[in-house]
This record gives sequence, structure tokens and C-alpha cells, in this order.
Amino acid sequence: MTTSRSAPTAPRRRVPRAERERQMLEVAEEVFSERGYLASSMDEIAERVGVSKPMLYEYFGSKEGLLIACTQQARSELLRVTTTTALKGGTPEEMLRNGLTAYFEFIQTHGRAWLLLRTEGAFASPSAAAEMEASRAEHTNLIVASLSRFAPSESVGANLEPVAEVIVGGTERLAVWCQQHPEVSAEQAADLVMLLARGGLAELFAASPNRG
Amino acid sequence: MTTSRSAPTAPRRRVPRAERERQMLEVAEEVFSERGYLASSMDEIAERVGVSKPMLYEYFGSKEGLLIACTQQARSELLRVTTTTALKGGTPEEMLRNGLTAYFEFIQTHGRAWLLLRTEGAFASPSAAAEMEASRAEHTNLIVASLSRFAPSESVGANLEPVAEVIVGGTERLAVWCQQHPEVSAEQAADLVMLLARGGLAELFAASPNRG
DNA sequence: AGAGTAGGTTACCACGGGTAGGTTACTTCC
DNA sequence: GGAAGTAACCTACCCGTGGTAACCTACTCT
Repeated sequence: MTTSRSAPTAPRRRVPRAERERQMLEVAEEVFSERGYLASSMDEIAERVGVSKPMLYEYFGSKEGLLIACTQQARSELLRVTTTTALKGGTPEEMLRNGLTAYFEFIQTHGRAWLLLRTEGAFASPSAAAEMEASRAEHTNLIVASLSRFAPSESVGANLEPVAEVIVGGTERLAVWCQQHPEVSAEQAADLVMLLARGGLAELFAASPNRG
Repeated sequence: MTTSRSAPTAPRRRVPRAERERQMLEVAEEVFSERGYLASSMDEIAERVGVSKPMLYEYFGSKEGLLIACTQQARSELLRVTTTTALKGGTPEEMLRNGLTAYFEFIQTHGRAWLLLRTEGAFASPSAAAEMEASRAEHTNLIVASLSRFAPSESVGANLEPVAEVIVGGTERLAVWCQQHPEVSAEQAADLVMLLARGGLAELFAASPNRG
């Protein structure tokens, strides 16, 4: 029975490392997304965890390290989800749609750490940007790998990589847009990308007269 | 060993404000893109300009202000170029292609300040991110405005805004990719986006058998 | 020549990332 | 129980850097 003692000497409770790390990550994620990376101070995070600053450095090495750690878990989870969902599709079309839907769903629901990086104002550190780039590359690879099996040596097949880049960039941007438009579901968002990928503008082009 | 006054006072040249500002912007752009925003110090920039730090603050207010100033000119120039080029097209297809080509050309040639913001590791400040968002919004608007005149109330027409977001995001991402692939010309890059927009993947989808 | 001002400086502050080195709670093994 | 060992934890500090106050001086204009 060592409940909190009176003022003079706080009976500092010791917490195992794994537990503390979880606490720290939780608080850090909160503070970073509240204030933005730059405006957040390690002192504040430490204080809110109820621990002193050197502990943060002991466990995460640096402010950047803490940021990265906040995202790593979200990042690997995102890749896992999109990959497994995409692979359930039998045709390339299904695969792409599945992957896109999973992506939008993830961002909408579990993606606080993710949006922390992606959202305006949040980024700062070179390593954080590298994190984002790494994740984009993962998804580009996923798309290339998924579609290349099917792609003939046609116009798209020869340019699969840059095309995948466009899809990844467009999807990411649309995800940001979706934040301001919560009425748009993950499926609808995925459909929008599919619409484009499948030739949405061709219809528009064809419909317009050739006037100049 | 007394004060540094011993040296004959250098005949400190005075430089008019406009000129100094240009110098400062030039140096700042250089330093920022060399070191990245965070790793750049105002002291170093001031020293390289050959002026003392308070002058930077006098003219640009803050570190962020200096960064923003570096990009503002590139940003307005980019919008001008894409807009005027796009408007030369008679059909929506031409307009889009023209605009895209102008974008890629600009990024490749004049866009140092631009890439400074966009490239990995460069960003940091909230205002810088806001800058990027503003520029993206400008281009989204441009696309929406250009195409809405032609768009019927079809699937695309009803979703022109999010579709434009996807195009903007995909284009931006492809521009980054093009940096690593200088052999790809602006026209080719624009063609890639057009290919997608006009239904590049439809062909791939159609070509593949109905099983994986 | 002397006033007014744009251009310029030195010297400083405070905040925040990061660290050295010591202290205390908990475990282990006799 | 108690010494020994270790993991968790702290206080106190350093110092780089963004930002500022207060003062100075080259140039212009009448």
C-alpha cells in the first residue's frame, strides 16, 4: 500500500521501460499534433509524461527520434493493411481499388500519427521528411509490383514507375482533401482515383467541341 | 589585444534597401537549399551577405519570413506561367497539357526556391507549409476553372474539385520524381499525367484476364 | 553646415535541445 | 535480512540560435 504520499517527498513510482515508452509516445503524439513539431518542446512533453527530460533522450535519442518513433508504427501498419488488402484482389483493377480503399480508411481512422507528418505545419525535421519519402516509396513499389505482373509492354507498362508515382501523389493529396470533407467515404475517395485512372477525363475531353 | 577598433575602419559601403534585399534573398535561398531550413542559421546568412543579423530582421521580420520571401516570387511566377500557358489551349485537353508542361518546365529550370520547399528535408515552418498549401490551392482552382466551362454534369463534372486535387498531387509528386530522372523531359512528364487522366490504366485493366 | 534618416552595428537575452554525473527504487542472490 | 547490482530517474548545467534594444554613421537635402 504505497499510495501517493503527502507533499514533501513524492514516492516516485518506477515504471518499466516498455510502459514508459508507450506513455511517452502517446503524449508526444498528442503534443506534436497540437502544437506542431517546431512549437513543441521536449520539456513540455517530459512534464506531461511526468518524467524528466533526460529520460526522453535516454529512450529516444533526440527530438527527431521521438517524432520518427511516433510515426513508425503507423507507417508499418499502413503498409501492412494496404498490401494485404490489395492482394485480395484478383484483377489489377480490384487490387488497386482495394489498396486505395484501405489507404483512405486507415488515414481516416487510425492515422493521427500519420497526419501529424502529412498535415500542414507539422513537419520539420529532415528525418521526418525521409520517413514520408520512404513510405511513399513503399506504396509506389507496391503498385508497381502489383500491376507489373499484368502490364503488357504498352504505353503504361513502359512507364509504370512514374505512373505509380502520380497515383501515390494524387492519393495522398486527396486524403488531405478528405479531411476537410468528412462526408466523402473511403470508398468514394477510392472511386475518384479509379475514375481518373480509368479514363475519367477522356469523357470530358471527348464531350467538348474542338473549338479554339 | 585591445578592442578591435585598431584596424582602420573599413569604408563600409551603404547599399540601398532594394538591392540589399535582393542580396539577402539570393544568399538565403542558397543557404536554405544547402543546409535545409532547420540547419541554417540567421547568423550564417547574415555573415555571407556581409551584414549583421539585425538587418535581416529589419527587412524580413523573422527566419520564417525570410523563407517565405524566398518562395513568394517563385510561387507567383509559377502561377502566372501555368495560367497563361494553359489559357492558350482551345480544348480542355490542350489546356491541361499546356499547364502541366509549363509546370514541369518551371520546376526544372527556375524552381530552386520552389524545390527548396517541396524537397525532402527542406521544410519546417508552419507558414512554409501554408505557402505550399496556398500554391496547391491556386493550381487546383486553375484546373477547376479551366475545365468546369467544358465539363458536363457527368461523373467527372460532379467531382471536379477532388479530381483536380488528385491531378495536382500527382503532378507535384511526379515533379519530385523527375528530379531523379533528368532524362525525362517536361513534355514527357506532362504526357504521363495526360495518359493517366485520359484512361491509361483502362487499357491495362482491359488487357488483363479476369484472374490474377 | 547641420538636421533628418536610411542603413548599420554591438551587445545582449531567453528559450530550448542536449548532456554529465549523481541518486534512488527495485531485484537478486547469499 | 542485507549487500550487490542494475534499471529507472533526477538536478544542474552547457551552448547554439532566434530575436531585440539601443546606439551609431554614412549619405542626402536644403
